Amino acid sequence: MKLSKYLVATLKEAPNDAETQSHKLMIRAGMIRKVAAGIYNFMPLGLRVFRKVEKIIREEMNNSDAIEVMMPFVTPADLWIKSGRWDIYGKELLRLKDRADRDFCLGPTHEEVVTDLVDREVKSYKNLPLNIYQIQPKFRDEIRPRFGVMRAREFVMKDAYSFDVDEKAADESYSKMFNAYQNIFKRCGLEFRAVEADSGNIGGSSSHEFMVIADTGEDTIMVCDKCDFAANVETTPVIFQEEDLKSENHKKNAGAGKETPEIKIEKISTPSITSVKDLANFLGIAEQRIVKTMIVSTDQGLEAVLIRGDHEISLTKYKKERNLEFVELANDKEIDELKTAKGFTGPIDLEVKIFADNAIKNLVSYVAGSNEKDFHLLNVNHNKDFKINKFFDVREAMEGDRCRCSVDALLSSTKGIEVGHVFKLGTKYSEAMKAGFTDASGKNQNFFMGCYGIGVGRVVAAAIEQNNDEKGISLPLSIAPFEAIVIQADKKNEEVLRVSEEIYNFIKNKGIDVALDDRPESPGIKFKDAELIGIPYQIVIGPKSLAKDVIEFKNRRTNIKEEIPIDNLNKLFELINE
RNA sequence: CGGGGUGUAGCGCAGCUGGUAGCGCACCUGUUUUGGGAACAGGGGGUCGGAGGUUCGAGCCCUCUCACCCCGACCA
Repeated sequence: MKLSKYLVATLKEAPNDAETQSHKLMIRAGMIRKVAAGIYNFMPLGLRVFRKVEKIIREEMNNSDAIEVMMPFVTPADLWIKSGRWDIYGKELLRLKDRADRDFCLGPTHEEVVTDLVDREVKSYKNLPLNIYQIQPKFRDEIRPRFGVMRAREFVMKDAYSFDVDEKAADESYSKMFNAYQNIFKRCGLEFRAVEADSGNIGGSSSHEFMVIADTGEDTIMVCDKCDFAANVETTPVIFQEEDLKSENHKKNAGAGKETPEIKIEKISTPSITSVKDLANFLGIAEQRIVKTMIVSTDQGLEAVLIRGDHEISLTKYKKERNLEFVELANDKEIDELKTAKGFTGPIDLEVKIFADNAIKNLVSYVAGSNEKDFHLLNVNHNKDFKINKFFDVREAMEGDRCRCSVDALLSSTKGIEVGHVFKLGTKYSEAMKAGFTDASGKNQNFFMGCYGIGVGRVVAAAIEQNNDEKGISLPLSIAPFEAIVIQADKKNEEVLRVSEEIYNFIKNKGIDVALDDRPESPGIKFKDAELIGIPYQIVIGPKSLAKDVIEFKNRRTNIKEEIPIDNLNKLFELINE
């Protein structure tokens, strides 16, 4: 590609609405441009990287016996009604009507369409297993799109769906995909980790997320220092630790209740103090002595959850344990319905079901809200003052928590970007949609399914997030927009023009994805652009080096320059393939 | 959706107490430059997000509205 005929849309300055490095750099490098919130143009250079990632994905999928199809982006409501998700998907599903007022939606994922497709075409166990995939746009009307194409509303996803005769066969399909994903992310040169995860909206029994390790990641992953356990913080089990109760913090309770549950409740004035932190300071006690009462809104109505002051609730665990379709923290209006006061909510006389985290079980004489504005209660005790329906593990794991593998194994946390997710779906969709096949004994069976997604644009963004420096993007060879660039360091010198073109053609004919920077710009601009865009190798041709009968070869990452004699150009390929 | 914020040239921004809409980069023309984002001279580009209002006069004040960004809950 000759850059004089290309659209190089690099910018000196990043727009101020970009936060993360990858977002800033993708805009500066002219890879993407925003069209609307969470909706982007992929520019020529960005598309090059995108296509390379796509190619790797496609190759690995095909190697795993997955078959490519293309399903529609606009999908009819009846399929969604059949699976039951038309009602539960919520606002993220962008719904529209056609001219005859029929309901459609933009596909956020394709379980419905693919289940319907396979059900129509596959009648016999003899045609299974089957794995169908596509690389195609999705639309999810995210509440808050951000970080450029990292979390876009319209994005391209590789989504695959496996169909099997039983659970065992489905497990095999799952591990096949798991391996394919490892290969894909390895080939993209990413530092990543597969972690145990929640299956969320998609549903199913088990799942893993593929996380690219990056400080700006939106997910927190917990990793054990002794075993190979790694999981999303949302689902990381917390091993209940009795010794917490005997800790110094627990005893540091001046102003709060005593250890004996007999002591009477005391109501104290805590004007405008609504946070655990402020309350702990105000009372001069540890946060561990405070129990916060969180109101959640669910498909079963409002419920309360008690969490120790220094802990955070995991709605994911809550949803799973309670077997809910839907859960979120209650809004102010819902809290008002409960005759309580936001920031002062407590468990006593609360007219909803009350659940509690395991850490509350052995806690005695703690501080809780009074359900009256500006007042809290000291010396509150469950069983005596109110009833708890059930205790379970509902808090988020924290750094320093114990791993399930051994007593002295500790968890630490890292941030990650979720680039892929694999799910075991079981018969969730095939049952709902009555999709199945005839088994060897002539009986009808539902398909055992799995689904597997990769956000293609997100892989691009995550790769850039992980591979950049002060000069710009520094992508690995496998997904760089070009593998190498020939730079004319002089725009008039006839010999420079001629030799650079020859060398460019020579390299190109060797199958290297190379660009020729023949733009009438000063050398400085060309160097800066090549580095910003993230091209791994620069081949510089200018009067200086030609005078010595050499060309210059420079590695973007190591910054190491080498001079290569013009009569030994094959050396170039040794260096490129290193 | 709740909370916070921003909309002025393609990008980054300034614009005071209401009184002729500006700067840097980018762009166009010319000359000189040419190995790390060149210099000079000249030039083009704006419904000041939109609508309404107050005023002799609004980028600035008021009302409404739209868009976008940030923090929270969701996800590839």
